[in-house]
Amino acid sequence: MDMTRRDIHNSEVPALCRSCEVRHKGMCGALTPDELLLLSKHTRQVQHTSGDELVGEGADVESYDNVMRGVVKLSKTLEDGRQQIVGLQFAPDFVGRLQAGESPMTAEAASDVEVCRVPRAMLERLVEQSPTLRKRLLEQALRELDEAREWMVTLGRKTAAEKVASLLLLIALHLDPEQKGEKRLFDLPMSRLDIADFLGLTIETVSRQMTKLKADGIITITANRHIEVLSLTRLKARCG
Amino acid sequence: MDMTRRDIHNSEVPALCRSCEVRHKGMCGALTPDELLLLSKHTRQVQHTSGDELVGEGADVESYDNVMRGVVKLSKTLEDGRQQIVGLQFAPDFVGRLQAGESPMTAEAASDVEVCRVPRAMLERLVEQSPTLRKRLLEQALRELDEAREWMVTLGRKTAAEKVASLLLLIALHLDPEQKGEKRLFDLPMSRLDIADFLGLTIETVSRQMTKLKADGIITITANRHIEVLSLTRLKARCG
DNA sequence: CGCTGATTTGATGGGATTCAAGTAGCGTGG
DNA sequence: CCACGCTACTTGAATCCCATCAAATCAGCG
Repeated sequence: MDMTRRDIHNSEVPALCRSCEVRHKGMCGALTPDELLLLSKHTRQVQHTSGDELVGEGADVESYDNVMRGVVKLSKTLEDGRQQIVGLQFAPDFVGRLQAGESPMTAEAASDVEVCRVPRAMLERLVEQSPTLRKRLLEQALRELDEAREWMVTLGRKTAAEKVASLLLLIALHLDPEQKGEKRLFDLPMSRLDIADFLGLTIETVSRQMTKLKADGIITITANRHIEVLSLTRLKARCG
Repeated sequence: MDMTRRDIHNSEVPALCRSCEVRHKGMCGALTPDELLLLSKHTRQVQHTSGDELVGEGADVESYDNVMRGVVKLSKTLEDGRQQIVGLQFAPDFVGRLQAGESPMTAEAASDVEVCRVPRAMLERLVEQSPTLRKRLLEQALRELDEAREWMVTLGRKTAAEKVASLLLLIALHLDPEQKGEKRLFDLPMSRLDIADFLGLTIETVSRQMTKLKADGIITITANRHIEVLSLTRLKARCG
């Protein structure tokens, strides 16, 4: 883990990627100062508002993004319109399918999002040059694979109640890892429809299960999106 | 793709890994002759019969396997026993979670299986030394991630009928990529229970859907496991 | 305030599970 | 060779969870 840290010399880290320092997971954290300098000339900080599409399903991959702030959702759609969200990317995740001409899924801003955008050719050159970056990308791919498989269990084997509890737990733990104790306070970065599409449910079922969690005193809900988890332990107990 | 081929010199490929040549996907195909020679001293060809556990969920990772023949299933289990299969590995896939002390899931022989087993330390040293091997492993991780996400759509959004059709199609296309035309003939490498655990269904539902596909003239079933797909087109049309 | 889209709540129906028999395939041993 | 038992699979009936359809309520905003 820590060997990647050698590459980082704070004084030389461009402002663009400053937030990468925080957790050492973004691609910038895997580069040497020289590479970072090179990179900084070709990257653009891009703002997206909720709902913006970063890459379409089947579209040509022209650039890659590093999430700096906000949440990006990855989704796939069947011909008849049924949709499934297949991943959520939080800062400082890397977004984009390497080694593929076209994106196998849609990437869309789930909340307001800030990304560090790199042209495809540029990133691929860097990947060739930097073993540390390749290692970083392999790490993320493996972590995402673990997450995808964990979620397959949720999709295939959990009840609606367990699914909703599992998602709330996932978000509570991802969005603000610093909060301690039994309680968590956060805004859902996604609509009821997004939640339904993530869990393989309908919005009505999601709503009913949320209401049930509220009625049972495990969470409170205000203004639809604002969630307070009153007892992480009891929430975990409902995740199946 | 083809740049990996440079590493292969047929005359020097140890017998152990000969079948790797066929499709250029196994780890052996990513090594130089020197590395292959080194590897061959530390690998063992291991036979497993259907049902054998290669690695348990949560068990320490002591070695990695390269599937040479047969099918390995990856599964995860909830505390109360509900099980979900999260992946199938066909030859010449690599099995084992890199960069993790313990396996996040169970790996089990779904059919009789032959693997090329490498001690953990050995493989990790090779990974450090061989950029081509790292690249190969990144490729597989990305491909598995694509497959996992594709399957999430199936688990979350497809009906039981579509799920069963999707699995039959998956297996038909994986097991024998050489067969051409509209028909496919193969033996299911897994029981009805395995299929149910893969699709997030019960064995009864799987059975009913198979019967329906048979009644509709899309497949024939003999001896439970022996499947003939009569029309790939019509099968695809049922995949949702 | 009144419009609009998002969410909740209610009533109903259907698809998948559950529970329960029944059947087929297969090795064993009489 | 066939009875026997075993396991895997199939089939049937009842139940239940979640989807669907419909309506009400809420939140945000000009």
